[in-house]
Amino acid sequence: MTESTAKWVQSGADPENACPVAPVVDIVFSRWTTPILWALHEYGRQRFVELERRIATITPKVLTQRLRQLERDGLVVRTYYPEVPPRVEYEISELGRSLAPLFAALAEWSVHLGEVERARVEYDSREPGRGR
Amino acid sequence: MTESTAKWVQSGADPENACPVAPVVDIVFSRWTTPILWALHEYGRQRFVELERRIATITPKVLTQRLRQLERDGLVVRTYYPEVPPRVEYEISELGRSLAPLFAALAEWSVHLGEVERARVEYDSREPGRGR
DNA sequence: GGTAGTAGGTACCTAGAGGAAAGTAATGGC
DNA sequence: GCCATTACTTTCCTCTAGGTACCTACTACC
Repeated sequence: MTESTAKWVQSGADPENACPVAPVVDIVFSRWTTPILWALHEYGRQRFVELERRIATITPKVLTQRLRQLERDGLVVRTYYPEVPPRVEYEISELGRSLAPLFAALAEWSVHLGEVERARVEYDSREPGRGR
Repeated sequence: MTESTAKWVQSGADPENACPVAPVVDIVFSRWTTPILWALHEYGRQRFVELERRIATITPKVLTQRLRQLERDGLVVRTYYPEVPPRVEYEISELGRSLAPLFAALAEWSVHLGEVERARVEYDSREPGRGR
């Protein structure tokens, strides 16, 4: 995935669909990245355990994986303090902050969630006996 | 996923993170939905095989699954013509079209893909021997 | 000596998403 | 009679993301 994403970035033509937003989705909306970025955006610079507690259902293994990925992509900055009990702090990078309008657009669209819910209810009610 | 999403929509408080954009991500950016919506947005109303050929690497089974999901969520409209060889046409619904600014924001952000690539190269080069 | 606390790493395992391939109904064309 | 076409469905299989549980180093504190 990392490899193929790199290819898309370079060639601009991915094999799957020629959909220009796919690489962005790959980077920003892979699993767990949204809550992590949101937590860092909302509550600022914080330590590993704080993130762990805030997200609650994430396991330390996966949190580490996602943070490494976000750090590699330049969206998050990790600072290590080699103290007595080790301390690490994470914060959003400037590149990460450039995602703000994107997240704002997402938040705005959430006004349509009610319509989605209504569509689902209606779909489920007329379900048995459609054209096939 | 469907069930828990419904809960979030109703309660407004998901167990995972209290991140308000999570339900939207769940609906709009689950796997394959981006290329499908993009294809329908770019090339308009089209048939199953057209979508299949356009996306190329998707299997019919998965394409059917995703289209059903998008139809249920009210983002796509399916029209069935009970003809001799059956014909089905898909198009974006009005609700689906309301995603346009969101996709525009995504496309805009893709100008930062170069920075991501640079961050990755740098991370991979300084890799061995960081603070841990 | 035992325990707590931080920030993970590691080994093992499972569930579920997704892929491959074949089947299906209905009919027109050769 | 046989093949092609459409829009799937079904069965089987694989693969990997993610979960569980335990381990690590280092020191302070009791």
